[in-house]
Amino acid sequence: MADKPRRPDLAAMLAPLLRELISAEEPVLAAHDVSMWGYVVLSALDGSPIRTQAALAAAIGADKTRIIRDLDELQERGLIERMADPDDRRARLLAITDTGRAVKNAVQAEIQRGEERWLGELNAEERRTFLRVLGRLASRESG
Amino acid sequence: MADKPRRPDLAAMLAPLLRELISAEEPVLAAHDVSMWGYVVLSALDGSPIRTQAALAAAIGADKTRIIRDLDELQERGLIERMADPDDRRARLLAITDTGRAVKNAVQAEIQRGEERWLGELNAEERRTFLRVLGRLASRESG
DNA sequence: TATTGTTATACTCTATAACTATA
DNA sequence: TATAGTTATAGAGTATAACAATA
Repeated sequence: MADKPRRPDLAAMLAPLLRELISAEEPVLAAHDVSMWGYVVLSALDGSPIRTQAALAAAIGADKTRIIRDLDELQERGLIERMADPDDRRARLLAITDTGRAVKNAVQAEIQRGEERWLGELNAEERRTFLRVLGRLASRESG
Repeated sequence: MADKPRRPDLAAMLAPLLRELISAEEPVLAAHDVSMWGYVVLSALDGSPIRTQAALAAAIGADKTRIIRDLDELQERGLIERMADPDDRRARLLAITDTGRAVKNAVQAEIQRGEERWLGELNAEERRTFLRVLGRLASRESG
């Protein structure tokens, strides 16, 4: 039977786009001396504090062992707080500081300004729909 | 000044989505015994043959050294042809075979069926706009 | 015995450098 | 001398296993 013309796979379109977006972010992150994971951590904590490092790691899709260095660094620079939970001294209560929030906001503003290179090509309706759909797909439960 | 509510960064939304899409692809690729890069190569060659391995690597955003194993394997299994260019015996003319195209189409059909887990949540207008915009952003020149 | 955080180790993936054969 | 393809090596990023402290 004849082949129907097919669209490219989602992953095949997303992968190069994500690569470019990350390349565009790197100089911004470097200028603020924040690592990619560090920025992800700050963004995750910006919403609300998180009770354990394991929970934070799960929330951002990282291994709990690989964010430790980033947490150390963020803490040393005063961008996050890592307090021992008095109720369970194994756990570390994680929270962003005012300084951390300021850095995160500055980085985010610059990144989103850079993203206009892409979003600027869309008309208002495309932009609205694309961002809404993307937000929904990204926050989808992975069951 | 007060902070305006900001949307998440594009990369922050795309990264977890892409991770999930890739996880969903892996069992399909494994079932057909094709590697991720192997599938990308087959897809790239499906449109038209490519004259050199370096050009193929550039087209799919890979390093020319890291696709060699995949090309070896694809060739051994008869999914691609790698003919020496008679005009320049350094170059290898790369083309997909009928078998290769059949494998690629089977994999792609399964993958796209799986993607309905995501796209199925969209209404017709959202789906149309999202795919159109994504296609445009993904194929954008990276200047 | 299970869990939190941590460190040390191994593994995978990718990029770099060096080589050959052609041009 | 430059380029296509290849191989070998080194590096980055990540996951796995083992450990100390606490529950």
